[in-house]
Amino acid sequence: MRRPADAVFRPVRGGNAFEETVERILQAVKLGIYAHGERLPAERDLSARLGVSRDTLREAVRSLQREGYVESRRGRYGGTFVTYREPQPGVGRLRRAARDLGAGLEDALVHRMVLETGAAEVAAGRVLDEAGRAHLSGRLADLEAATPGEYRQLDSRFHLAVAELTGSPTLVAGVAEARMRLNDLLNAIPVLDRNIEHSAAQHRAMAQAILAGDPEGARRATREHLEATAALLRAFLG
Amino acid sequence: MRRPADAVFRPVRGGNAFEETVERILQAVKLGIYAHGERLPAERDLSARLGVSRDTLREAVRSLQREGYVESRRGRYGGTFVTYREPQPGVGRLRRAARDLGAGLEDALVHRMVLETGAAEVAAGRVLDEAGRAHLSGRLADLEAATPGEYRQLDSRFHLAVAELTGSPTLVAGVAEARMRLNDLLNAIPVLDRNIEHSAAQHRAMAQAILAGDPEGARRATREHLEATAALLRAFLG
DNA sequence: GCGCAATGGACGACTACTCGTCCATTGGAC
DNA sequence: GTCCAATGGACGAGTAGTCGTCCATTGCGC
Repeated sequence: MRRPADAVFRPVRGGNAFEETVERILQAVKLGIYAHGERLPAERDLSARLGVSRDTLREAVRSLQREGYVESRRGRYGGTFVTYREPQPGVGRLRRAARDLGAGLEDALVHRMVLETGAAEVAAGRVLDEAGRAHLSGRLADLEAATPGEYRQLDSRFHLAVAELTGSPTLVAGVAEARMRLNDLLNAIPVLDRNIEHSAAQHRAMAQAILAGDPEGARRATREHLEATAALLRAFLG
Repeated sequence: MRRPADAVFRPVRGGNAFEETVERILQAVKLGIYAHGERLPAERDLSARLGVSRDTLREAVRSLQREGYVESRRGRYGGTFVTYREPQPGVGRLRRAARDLGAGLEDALVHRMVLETGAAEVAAGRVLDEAGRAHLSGRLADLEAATPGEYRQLDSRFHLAVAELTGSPTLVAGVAEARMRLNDLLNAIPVLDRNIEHSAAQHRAMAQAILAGDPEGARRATREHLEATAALLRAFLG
């Protein structure tokens, strides 16, 4: 009999503790949750949050240092600081990223579509407090003022802000996960002015529908936005 | 600044390898992926799929044996067999399950709603092969013929079948995860004839829309079905 | 200028997990 | 009746990860 067993009996761990820790910090850095120059949480704090020993966390940080993502300074008011900058787009990079994903590309696109349209709909259906509304508007404003070099990260921040408004930690984690899987691909696409203007209009439509409490509209705007991005991606890959 | 960092810096591991392994097998058993009397994959096979050593897997199986979920027999054509049966509903069980979930209840309900409505919509938008169509129809037929004692498991199987039709392993895993979080709660609700008839009509509507290639209809039918279940749950909790 | 508190850096003892290997049991095939 | 292949069962050596503890560095407050 056909069974969903493959999905349930998938590997319990995505790698060893060290690798998973690297992956998580990379997620926070690449998605722009911590911007260039900002300080990550202290080792003792971060290792506790990630549920990993400080040794393992430090090994992960050292690895990220070697690869130029962060740098650490000792002493009070020291810490680990983000040095990563978004890479320049390039077709070679795009093909490599697509090859790495392989058959997982469709999976990732579908996963993102389901989570983000669902999150937008849920967010629009909730009564939002002033802080939440300001947060969403703020991320939208950041995005509209973005330079090309920081565009992708602020785009991620905006989409994450939508997920945050659902109040569901699981959804936020899922959206972050889905975006991360596509991140290398998206970073490889040239950021053209025409596309940015197009995206900007879609982002405004999303925010407007969410703030107006229009779930159907929020879902539609989000779907259109993600479909446009996916089409752009396919065009560059085709 | 407000950050989605809590979602990204959540614990890397849900527990030790042993606990996670127990959890996964429990998921397969409680969701009815392996029914009463069926044989689980052999230890060598299962440990490889779960990415865990055979020792750890065996420790997990032994633990499940002690709690009466499975039993093992040696020799060729031996193996580990499911002995679990769905528990009887009960209000005490319900309250305990709700307390265990705590603030995670809303999160779990939202997560399930987003994933399952999204999965139904995606499934309806795909061209399904004959095997897929037969699979969905088969799970629906199983459910219509179910006795009260096996109802919840066959219900889970039907919902998982919908997710499988999306072709996205990530979605299947997510749906299984979301259902598992609510499973103890759902099992504690008495299965009344009226509710079953109501659910049956909704399940038929879902399957029909998916097989007819009607994404909007599939989404709507799924949302109505899940909202009804959630309302029932809240009624018993209130 | 001194001290303090918060940070990154390092290490040894301990524990959980893995890996390879072998044993014990069983029922069907011949 | 014998053999065999597939299964669960067990164990010792090796490795990855944790925990507690201490050290080194740094800049602000007094």
